Amino acid sequence: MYVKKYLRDLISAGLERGREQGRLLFTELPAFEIEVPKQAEHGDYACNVAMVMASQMKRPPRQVAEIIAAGLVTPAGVLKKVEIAGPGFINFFMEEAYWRRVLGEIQESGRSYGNSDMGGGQRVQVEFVSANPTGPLHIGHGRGAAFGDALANLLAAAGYRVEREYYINDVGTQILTLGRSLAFRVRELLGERIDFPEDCYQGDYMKEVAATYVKQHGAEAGGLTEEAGMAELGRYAAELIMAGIRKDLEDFGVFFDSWFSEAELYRQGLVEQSFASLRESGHLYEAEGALWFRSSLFGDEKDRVVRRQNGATTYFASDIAYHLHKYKRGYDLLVDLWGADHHGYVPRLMAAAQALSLKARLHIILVQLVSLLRHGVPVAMTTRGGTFVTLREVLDEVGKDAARFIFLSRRPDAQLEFDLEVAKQQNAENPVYYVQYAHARMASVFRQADSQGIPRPQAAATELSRLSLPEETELLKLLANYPEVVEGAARQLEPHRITYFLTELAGQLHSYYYQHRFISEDAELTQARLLLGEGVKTVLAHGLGILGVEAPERM
RNA sequence: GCGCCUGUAGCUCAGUCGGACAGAGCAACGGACUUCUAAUCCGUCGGUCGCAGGUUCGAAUCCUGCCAGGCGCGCCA
Repeated sequence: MYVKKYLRDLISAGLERGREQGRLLFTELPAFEIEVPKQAEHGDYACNVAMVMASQMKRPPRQVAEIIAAGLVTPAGVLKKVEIAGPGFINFFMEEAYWRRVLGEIQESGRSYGNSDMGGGQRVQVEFVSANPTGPLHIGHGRGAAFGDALANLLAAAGYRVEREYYINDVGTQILTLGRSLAFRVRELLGERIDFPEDCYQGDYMKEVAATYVKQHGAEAGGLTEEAGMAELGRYAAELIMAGIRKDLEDFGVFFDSWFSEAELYRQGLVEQSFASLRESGHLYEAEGALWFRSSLFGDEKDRVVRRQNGATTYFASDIAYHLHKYKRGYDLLVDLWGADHHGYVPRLMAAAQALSLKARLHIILVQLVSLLRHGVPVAMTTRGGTFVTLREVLDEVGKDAARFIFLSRRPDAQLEFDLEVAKQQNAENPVYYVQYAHARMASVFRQADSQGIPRPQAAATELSRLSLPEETELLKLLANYPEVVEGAARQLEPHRITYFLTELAGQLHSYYYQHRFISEDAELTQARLLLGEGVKTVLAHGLGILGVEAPERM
């Protein structure tokens, strides 16, 4: 149900009519808000339009509100009353019966209740994780993975055609370094004494890569000293590591539609193409033996090198080409998800986007870092020394659902504390089980109903007026507002709103469950309550689906 | 030094991009299982929204300046 939208139309029509009749004076429709008030006494919805208009009307807000309210044409069975309150709010109180309609709607839509066509089928690409293939994913990548995946689900629910993409940085010096690291580990494995260099990747996972390599190549594996072979070794290691990354992501419930290789940009000549495009518009220049992009023209603090003195292109050059390529693929909206440690890079990419006139479509979301705790004590995380906690370890220890739920219960721009001990506890301190339990509880009620031979409720044949308790109305309101919660979350690119909505809905259900029985001697009442329970279960499952968290039938 | 993010209850965090007396969970304390699952419920306690100014009918939210924490400031990726 789209109650806000309905009220907005009602008010807009009232304003127009008021203007035509000369009761209201304004030139264009003012921007106003309709919100759900915190206080129940303030109605189901409140509108601030009178306060917004007061100054141009040159009358007190409450007086303006009276005029507007008097001009509203309200059909029967929808609005119970309209009040002017406070500084000039127009408060709307809906008829109880109105909320009950939602149950029929949910039953009719089934699993798709909560989906909308807001996006109008526009194509959007969400690029996320995109971790370098030089080591396993750590917990920070996990947050990005959970967020990106949930965001993609959310946008899909809101009517966008979504594609998930992972960008693989498989070009450049880091691959050479990876190759060197592998060479050292292989020689070490074959008995050579190695003083392992500090600038190499030191994590233990490289020892595993080396072991696999030796197993495949046997004795020939020795004598890996030639610099020429390092690139090949690097590619070998990168491929093996990427396979591990894919596996971790799959076990985390994250599946990509495409894996885009940086090397592909060069194979297709896209980097040179993007240079040509920028050169055409006069935004490239040579200086000090290097090629520069005039990013300072577009808000960056200085110009940036795209091709170095030694002839090698920079990471930035790849990224320009990559985004030009995304643009050419015809997306209406591009979302890049980056770790917050890359935030200094935003202005220069946005500058490039602007130069290539795709800025309006590009959204860069920064996901803040995760600090890992155990029993409230920080866990040391240093990538170079190799003592970091991998996503795999977190998955094994706390499980997919708990990890995802925690990642998705924070705004992306706030740092997150992830306590392993809290996350793996299966108790009240862990809200994921609270929500899942609500779903499982309803499933249990339906099992019970089935075993007693009670028929599944049909909305059309149900006496909905039996749902007259205040607690029931509260649940109905939440269900009715859900589609607009989804739209709002999608519009703001904020999946955590779904998490909070679900926690509240689960709370209302638990409370209701404790006070009242779904199944009773009163067959008519039983049908009505089962229908309500079915609605709650459906919405819980839908929301959990967006988060990528299981909705269990039993726990 | 400059830039970005954050600062809300003892702890972890929401606060619908300016709205009506500031919200939730946990912790603490006190209660509720002969029930469709107690992984639950009910109640109590708890806040100068970092500090100081400003903008207006109205500020946790916007602006300015401080303070504190995190991150970033390469012809690295």
